[in-house]
This record gives sequence, C-alpha cells and structure tokens, in this order.
Amino acid sequence: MSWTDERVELLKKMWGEGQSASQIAKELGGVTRNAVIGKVHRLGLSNRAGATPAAETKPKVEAKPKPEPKPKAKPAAPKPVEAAAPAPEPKPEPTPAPVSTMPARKQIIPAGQPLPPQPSTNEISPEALAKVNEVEKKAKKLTLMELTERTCKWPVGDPATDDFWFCGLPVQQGKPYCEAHVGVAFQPMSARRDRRR
DNA sequence: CCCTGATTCGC
DNA sequence: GCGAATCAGG
Repeated sequence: MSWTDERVELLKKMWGEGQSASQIAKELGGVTRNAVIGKVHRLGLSNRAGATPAAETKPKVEAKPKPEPKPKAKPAAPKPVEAAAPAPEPKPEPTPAPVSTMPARKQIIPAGQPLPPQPSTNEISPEALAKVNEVEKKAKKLTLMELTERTCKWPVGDPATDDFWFCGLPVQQGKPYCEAHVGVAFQPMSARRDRRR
C-alpha cells in the first residue's frame, strides 16, 4: 500500500481527531501503526491539535541521548480539555443499558445532577444480572483513561462519586463490554416481545 | 502484558 | 519517502 491522497487525507483526519496510530493503521489497512506514525512525522503533523482524547498525549519531551538539537519552536496551543464522551467513535449499540447496579449498601448522596436515564434492570435475564454482580466484584475498576479497545467499558457506580469506575475486564471480541456486561447490554431485541399483538 | 507515540536508519 | 525495529513511557 502506498500513501495515496485519500489515505493521507484519512490519516490527517483521524490523527486530528485524536485517533491513535494503531487505530488509524487498522482503519487504513495495509499499514502498521509504525507506518502511520512515520508518516505523521514526515507530514509534520506530529503535535496533535484539538483535544486529548482517550489516548495519550503527554508532555514527555524529555532528555534522550540525541546529538541532534531540534529547532522545535511551536506556539503553545492551549486547549480546554473537554471532559465529555469517552467514546471517540460512535459505535452502534443495540440496547445500551449501562445500569449502575449499586447495591443499596451505600447511601451516597449524588452530586444531585441529572444522571443519564438508566434502564431498569427488569427485562434482563436474572442469570445475566447475577453474572454482572458477580463480575463486578473482580472488575479491574479502571478509570476513564485506562480504558482501551479491549477493556470492558461498563460503568459502575455514580460518576458523581468516588465510587465510580469501569469494569475493565477483557472485552468480548468486537464488543465494548466483557462477556457478562454484553449479556445485559445487548438485549436480543426483545427479551420478551409482547406476545400477541 | 496491554498500549501509546518518537526516533533511528537501512532500504 | 518509507516503515520495521527499537526506544521510552503509561
């Protein structure tokens, strides 16, 4: 594969959007993330402008045994990091049912802000729920930044509280959640359709 | 171990 | 110009 205009365009676009090199490489196909990074540098658009997505962009311009001084004078671009949607990619999800299954054992007073509508836990198979509660015990409890493409992104707890984290267990192939959470997130389109219409 | 980007350097 | 190998780090 070569860097055709289109491919470069996509590269620029995605890089601008904060997509990681590996994601871009995956998208483009036929190239590795190294190729992408190499190209990015050659194109001179190393420094990402925009926002710090879920990936990483750290000022780790540290000392490296490099005999070549680099005239790297670039205007510092202050950017308000928006703490918004963690998902840079809109992924179609059948029945996203991120339910914070909070055992009533903790009466935390939420910050009092409107939480996203949370589908009731009914309509979900008891087995699945049991499984979830089971799993949440050994969840890795990752923070937003620690999520990757293969860590379960199931939110647990109240975001307004310290008692909030993401499952973090290995996701099911292609899904954003681990097996257990996929079970409650993706309903078979009708856990029990209105038999008879 | 998973991942990230950065650099080097032979091609 | 290209990108694998390597490096540095989370």
